[in-house]
Amino acid sequence: MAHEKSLRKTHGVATAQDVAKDVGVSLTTVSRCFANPELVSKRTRDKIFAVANRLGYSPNIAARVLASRRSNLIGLMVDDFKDPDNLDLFHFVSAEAQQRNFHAILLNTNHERSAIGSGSIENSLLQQVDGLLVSASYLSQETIDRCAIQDKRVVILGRKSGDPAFSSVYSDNEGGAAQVADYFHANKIQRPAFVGGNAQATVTAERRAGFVQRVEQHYGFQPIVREIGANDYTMAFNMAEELLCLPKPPDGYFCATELLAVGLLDGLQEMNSNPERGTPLVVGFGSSTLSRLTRYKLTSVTYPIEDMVRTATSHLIDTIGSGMTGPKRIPFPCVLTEGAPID
Amino acid sequence: MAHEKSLRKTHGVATAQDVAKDVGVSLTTVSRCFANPELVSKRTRDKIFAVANRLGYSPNIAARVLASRRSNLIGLMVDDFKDPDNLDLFHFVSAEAQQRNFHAILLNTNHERSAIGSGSIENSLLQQVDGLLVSASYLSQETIDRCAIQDKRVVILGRKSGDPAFSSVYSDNEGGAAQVADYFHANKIQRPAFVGGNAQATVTAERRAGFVQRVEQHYGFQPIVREIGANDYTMAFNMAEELLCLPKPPDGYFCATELLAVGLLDGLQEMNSNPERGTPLVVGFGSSTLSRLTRYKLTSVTYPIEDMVRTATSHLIDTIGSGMTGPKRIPFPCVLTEGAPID
DNA sequence: TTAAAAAAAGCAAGCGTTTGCATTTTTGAT
DNA sequence: ATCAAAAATGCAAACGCTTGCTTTTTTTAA
Repeated sequence: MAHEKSLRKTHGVATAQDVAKDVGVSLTTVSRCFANPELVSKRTRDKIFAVANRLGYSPNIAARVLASRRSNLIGLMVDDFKDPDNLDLFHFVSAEAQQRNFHAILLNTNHERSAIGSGSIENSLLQQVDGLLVSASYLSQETIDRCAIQDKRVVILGRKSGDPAFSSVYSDNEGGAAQVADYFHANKIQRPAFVGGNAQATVTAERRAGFVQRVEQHYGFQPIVREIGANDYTMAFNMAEELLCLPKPPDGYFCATELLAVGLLDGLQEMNSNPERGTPLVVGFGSSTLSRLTRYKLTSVTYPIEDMVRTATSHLIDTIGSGMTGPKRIPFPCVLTEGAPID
Repeated sequence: MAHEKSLRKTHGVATAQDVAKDVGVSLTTVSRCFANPELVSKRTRDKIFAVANRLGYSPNIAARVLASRRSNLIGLMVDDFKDPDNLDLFHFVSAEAQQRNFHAILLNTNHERSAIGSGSIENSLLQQVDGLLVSASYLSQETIDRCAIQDKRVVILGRKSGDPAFSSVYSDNEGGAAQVADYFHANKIQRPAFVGGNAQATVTAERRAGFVQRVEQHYGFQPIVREIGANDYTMAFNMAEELLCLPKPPDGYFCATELLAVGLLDGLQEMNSNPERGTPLVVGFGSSTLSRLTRYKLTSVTYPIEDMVRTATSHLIDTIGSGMTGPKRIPFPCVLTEGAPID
């Protein structure tokens, strides 16, 4: 029948078409009104927004993504959901992304569940993303490569990019660690020790290296080095016992993360039956919110994590928009902060 | 020219069409092979997967969503990104969702940035989601309603649903809190106190109510009640001083969350110059991973958070798939756990 | 064998946008 | 008033998949 056309969808959400018809403009104009408002005259724009509002219209993302080939989605790859540091990370990424009209999603690297053919949801999601922020610290180069395969923008966060094609934003771990050695030396520490998590992680390696080298320089010998395998409170806690039972226990501990520092501190305190020897110095590394959850005014090497994350995110989004402005390496300095007050 | 058709896209990702052509089947079959494998014969299926694999094909989500009107996305609404509890939450939701081939995204409720017409990205995202898990504990009923507007499935997590149309999964806060009063009474506590965060939050209210009522029952008087406004470590820490300076300071504290308990404990410890009086009892409420980051073996009312979250997620996804099986209320019991050992 | 039922595969019409290009309207300068 | 340039709008072809329905193939039962 001729009038079939006038049948309106009774259910479902309003589409741009609905708005267009109601206002009396073309679908195109409505579309532009939301995607490139500056291309439509103020008069029409106002009318369109008014109607859109009344009809409860808002653009269908799927359709938009399909048509424009841009998802305005960036993925944050981390290797452990549960690491408290990653919470901050995700939060800052989200915040910055939101300001640039992007949205961030979390991608876990652990799941090597490629069994199900190439159909895994992770895989598809990866394909949808406009760019990738890779923060996994002990991620194989191979994995990183795989990310860039679809000529997707990627920015490495937290370690110098190995591949010259990728930008990276990272902190000066060696430098920061060296400062700790200086600090120990200045404070008359006799037997410095290093406690790290996963020895494979580049951050651990860098922090160890920077520390060990500077210690040798100051002391002429190597510090005690322990790597407990993971960034884990309990393991650090237990490490305290082992170290205290050494014939000559250390009197200065440099922990590769704040979580380790807190764990170790708690462990030391638990053990310490003769407090008259004075508490050993414990120094951490990081800027997690963790410090806000404990009573220790931890001395710690810090770096401007929020700045770094926002810079990385921002840079990523920039390179997505424009035609790749050549990869950059953006280092951030570390500073040793004594007993940072809570909050 | 007649042979134009054979021109292949030189750039970009392989599409289902490409795979179909290569294998020699129809586009439809390829599509089904990924969406409903059971509908295609094993022979063809294998061939298709092989080719898909070789070509690096994986379905374009945007297209799929557009065509099927299902995003396989669920949103988790929380009111504070940074709350450590919400980290767990998101993690469990993600895990469960992933098992059901869904993906979870985080939606923040704080941002009342509707200024920008109806075009905000949050708004659009909300529209894309197949269902919503609402965990914001002090969320207005109005906001919740707005969520359900597009006949979207929603499950309330953490408090009894006010609206009979929504399912909810929650813990028995009153009951748990009452157990604390029992515990205090059994342990000869003389002056019980309650320390809560945001008084508006339903969880706070319920825990307070359950505790106060049972205390009255046992003691014949009301406990001291303090609400510090937010679930914040530092504020709890400081509250310790205020309470200790009372003419008759409490000797048993029930804190509405674990974070508060830890903060208060630290604060008490900091203050406590005459330890011979014995340490007061501090009891928390919750099951966050927080307890794994501190040395306290906190006595605390716990509930099976992982179970709860997975149940909620699962239930949500179920109701998305099928035609709504009538809203349910799924309560979980709380139990008081004495000095839970660290992990 | 053969017919009916079940399984597998294909057709084609969407899904709701974006966007290059063409067309119309407005503006501004003569 | 006149015309070119700029601004605003419209047209229609994608974008890559899903799905109701139809057609073909295979299986099952008689």
